[in-house]
Amino acid sequence: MPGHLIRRMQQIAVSIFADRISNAGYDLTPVQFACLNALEAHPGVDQATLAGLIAYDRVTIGGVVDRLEAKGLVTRTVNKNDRRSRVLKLTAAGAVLLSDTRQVVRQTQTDILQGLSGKEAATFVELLQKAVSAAEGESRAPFRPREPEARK
Amino acid sequence: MPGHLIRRMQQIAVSIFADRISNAGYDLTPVQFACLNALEAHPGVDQATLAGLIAYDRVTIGGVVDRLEAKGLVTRTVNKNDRRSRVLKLTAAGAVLLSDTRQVVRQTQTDILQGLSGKEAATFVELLQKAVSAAEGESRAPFRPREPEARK
DNA sequence: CGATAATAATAAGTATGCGTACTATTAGCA
DNA sequence: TGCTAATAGTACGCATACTTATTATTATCG
Repeated sequence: MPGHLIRRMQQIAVSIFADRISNAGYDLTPVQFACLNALEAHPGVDQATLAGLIAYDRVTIGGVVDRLEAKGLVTRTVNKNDRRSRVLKLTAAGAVLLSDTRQVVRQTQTDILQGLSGKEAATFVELLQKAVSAAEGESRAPFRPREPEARK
Repeated sequence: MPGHLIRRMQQIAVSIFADRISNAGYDLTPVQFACLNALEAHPGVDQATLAGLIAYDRVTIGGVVDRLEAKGLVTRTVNKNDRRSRVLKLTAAGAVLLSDTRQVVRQTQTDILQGLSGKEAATFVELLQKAVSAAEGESRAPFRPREPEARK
């Protein structure tokens, strides 16, 4: 049952992430890391764009950003050109934390597939990418490369 | 980033499951289906054993069983040999629902990997199984084939 | 036998993840 | 220009997942 195995894999991946981050003395969840990482590459985006960049639901990211802001890792300021949106930026502390944890997270990615050889892992990731791309549309929170499609 | 892709895959799988079940006119979540399915194969187990059979946390399954009981799909009676534990059994309605939804769920498993050929899907599931088995111990809710290990 | 350890279940709390609904604001069109 | 559609964000609710703590019950050890 692929569905069951995928859930187990995700469960294990989250568990490994939490373990490694905690052992390294940090307090950060996978989605929080993903947000910091995306904000470094795309500083100044709003919440909806950030959500699209990492393929999460808009509302979920609203809550995540709440917590990142409370931890002082991100600033949220009203966009003066469009007062509906908030401009998100990493704080200095956020940038430092991202830099410090990046290596830990990289190791995590390896540990997740510890049971596979290098070649098997490559094949696995390739098939995973293919399957995800094909079923992309079935997700309610699809990946949106950058802008949420400019209106013409 | 394997971790990211695994999360996306899980996100898509849950979305497809919810869509197909809903379209078929049923109201059942993946974990609820897994519980019913496990109880059919292992009638009379307690909550902790059930949790181990489908690799979920014991507390989580407590809540899931609450809802299954409220829907009249499962009965929960105190075990007279050990009054701490509850004996779980499918009701007639639970057995019927399981039977009715099984085909839908089977289709769901196919749809999840719609982007892969039959051979690719087989390879994917094989590698997935291998990776999960290897990292099994890293999970906080490992799979427990049957009894939670008899004390000697 | 009595104290203690272990186990099953529940309770309360945190963080996702997503749906629906509502407000504020902006954009687009007649 | 004024009405309407679309978008950003928030509020609220349900269902996971998992942690820590507490209670009830059973098993085990001295």
